[in-house]
Amino acid sequence: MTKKPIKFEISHKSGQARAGLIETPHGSFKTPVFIPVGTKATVKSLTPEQVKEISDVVLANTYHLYLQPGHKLVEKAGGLHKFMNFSGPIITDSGGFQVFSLGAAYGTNLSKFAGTRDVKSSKSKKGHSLVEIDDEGVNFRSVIDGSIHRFTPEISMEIQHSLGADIFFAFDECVSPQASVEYQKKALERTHRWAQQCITYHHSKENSERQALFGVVQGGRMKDLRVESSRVLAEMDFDGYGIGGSFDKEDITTAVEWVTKNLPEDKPRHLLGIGEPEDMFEAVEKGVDMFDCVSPTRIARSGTLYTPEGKINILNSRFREDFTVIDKNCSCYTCKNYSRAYLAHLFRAKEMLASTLASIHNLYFIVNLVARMREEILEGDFAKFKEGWLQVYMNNNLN
RNA sequence: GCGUCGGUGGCGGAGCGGUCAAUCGCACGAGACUGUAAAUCUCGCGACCUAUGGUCUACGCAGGUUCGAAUCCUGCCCGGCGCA
Repeated sequence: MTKKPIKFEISHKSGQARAGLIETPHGSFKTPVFIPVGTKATVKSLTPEQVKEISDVVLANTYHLYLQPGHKLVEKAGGLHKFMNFSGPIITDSGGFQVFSLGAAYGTNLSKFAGTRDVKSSKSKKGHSLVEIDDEGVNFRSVIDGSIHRFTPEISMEIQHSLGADIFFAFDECVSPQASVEYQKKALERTHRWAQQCITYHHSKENSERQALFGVVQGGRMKDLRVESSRVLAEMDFDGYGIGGSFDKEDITTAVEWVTKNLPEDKPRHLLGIGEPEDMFEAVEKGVDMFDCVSPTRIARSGTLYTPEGKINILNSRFREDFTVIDKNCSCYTCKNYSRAYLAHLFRAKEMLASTLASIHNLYFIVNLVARMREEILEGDFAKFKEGWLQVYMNNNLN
């Protein structure tokens, strides 16, 4: 019997919501948890010290690190932890999302959320896919230089072994919300087959004693597919589960529940790429333990900031002479030291510090919101907290 | 004083007889962003209106030529440069 790379303990449940702890070879973190994204081995605009102040964990990306600087180089550097100077737990995504973002979505404004906007091509970007999918794997055209690269489940495993994250994901296909039912079924079957290949490959290596592998549930917005996917993967020997694919913004709750109900209780569930407060409240309630999302850092860089009363765009003219802080109850570094007017100035002047201060605030806000959810599960009233918090956040988008 | 080049929307700068309310930047105003192609992208930006259309006022000022002028002519005002 091989040694388990991670340990997951649930200390308390409230309905389907769980509060727990995950121990990894690089330290532990509490769940539910929000995990900042550092795709290319850096959380954009932040130093590792700034990230550590806010979060115990980060998530990086296999495809992007494979392209640049190359997984072999990272391995030579002593692995991702050493290379990026982050000693806490690191997670890597498999490249499965890039099958979508660089495929069906490339050059368009298509998101994995269905029906939220008209899909159109961006004028300044080419609208054709950089991706070719077949039953055995995916050919990617590099976004950096156009060269062609092949990903298979085994290759994704191999790369992720080189990167050396504590937790990593099976290579899946994130399917477009616009795909036909026939296609979704075909893709799901393929993803399941790939999942088994990932396990087989991973378990044949000694890395399986220090790196945990999560399978990824797909199935889009179709109940039968989601249920099937979660049941099939639940039978496989994964250390935890990712929930991926596309959703309906309005109906994300039900889609998540179709899945969590069929996953093993004793393994962590990670809702991939979700991070808006309203979505996380719903998902935590349905038993999700982990989240990661680019949203807090991406929107921060263009001046959108979270407040308990909804998001604000600091570039709006009304903030030019607003000498109050972003959120008077926030204890992040940014709110402790800088005014809205100063941030507005930094953004208008296109100063780098603008991105840094905004990212610090947004990450702190989101990470601590999920941490607070955990507290409410442990010793409060999660449902009541959720209702009260969302009431203020959703109904008050003007500040 | 003479010569010469030029005066266009908040700024820079196109246009050089009709398709010009005027290319394009910037600035400004607003929006988007959910396993990062992203310090990015989209939209708006003379005024007014019975608004996927219409009316008016506009390209230094005043006249003129022409069916029609930001674009041609004359005078004036203002600026750069050169020569006295």
